[in-house]
Amino acid sequence: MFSIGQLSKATGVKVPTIRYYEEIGLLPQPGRNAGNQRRYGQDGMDALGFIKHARDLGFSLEDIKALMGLDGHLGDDCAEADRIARSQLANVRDRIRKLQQLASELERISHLCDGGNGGCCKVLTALGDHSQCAGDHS
Amino acid sequence: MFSIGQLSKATGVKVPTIRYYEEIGLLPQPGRNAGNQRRYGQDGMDALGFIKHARDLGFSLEDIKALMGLDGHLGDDCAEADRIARSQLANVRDRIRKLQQLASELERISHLCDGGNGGCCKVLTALGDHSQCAGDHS
DNA sequence: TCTTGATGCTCTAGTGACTAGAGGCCCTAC
DNA sequence: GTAGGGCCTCTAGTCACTAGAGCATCAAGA
Repeated sequence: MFSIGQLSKATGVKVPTIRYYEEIGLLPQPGRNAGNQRRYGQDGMDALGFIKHARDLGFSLEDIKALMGLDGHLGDDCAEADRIARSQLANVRDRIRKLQQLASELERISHLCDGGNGGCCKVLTALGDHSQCAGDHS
Repeated sequence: MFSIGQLSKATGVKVPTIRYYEEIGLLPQPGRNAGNQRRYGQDGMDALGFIKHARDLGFSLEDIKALMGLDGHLGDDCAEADRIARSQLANVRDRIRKLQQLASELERISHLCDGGNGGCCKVLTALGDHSQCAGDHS
């Protein structure tokens, strides 16, 4: 049996976050000891590990709820898990593409003023004027 | 003179968002007509355009506040604007790097189950087990 | 057994950057 | 004059936490 603090250390999820997950129904309510403190078993540890890993992979808590609801089921559920994972992948790829456009735009803007201070703040001008931009970020 | 709705259409910033920007002191309070409705001039349009573009580039409202406070000043302020832009660039590059790790991890997980349903939900297993991961995402 | 400091509990409120809705006022075109 | 759209303020909700208050409990050492 683990205390909430031990669980926190083991998984890298902060204590208030664990309580928050419980509050929103993502983690099942654990048992309590005589002093009303939470006591977790291996299943609690596994569930939190699953959540942590999925969060690190960028899944929303809503997605994770769906994925956890599916666990242990068969057939269609697997297709659903796959669908969620693929949609998350598409989402991530899209974010990468957008960020790459931003990076090149920011690079362009940064090069306008190379640290000196001779007649610059073209940085501010560039920020104010989208029409100067090459790509279609946003 | 523009109404808030016209400003919204012209800049692509939603009406409640414009009011929000005003509320937090990012946009100066505009004049009002006899019926207490906001009326903006070209300066308001320019300021909102600046904010919009900077937001699209991923700057936080806090950053934008700093950048706008600097505008029109000299010397050090330019260096400061440059510093903010560069730090934003570093930030964006870092996010790209992390997302690329996530994408490759998600690709790996997605390939575990190619839509079929024969003994799969290795997707769920993979999500639960970080030790299977190649890279050091998170 | 007592004490001390860490850890735990609940509850409320705050973060950033909006978004939604209620309930009412104003403006413009017909 | 009226209809409808736009505008006003205010409150509350979103997501995924984070911080703090004020108190209870636990484990280790004296």
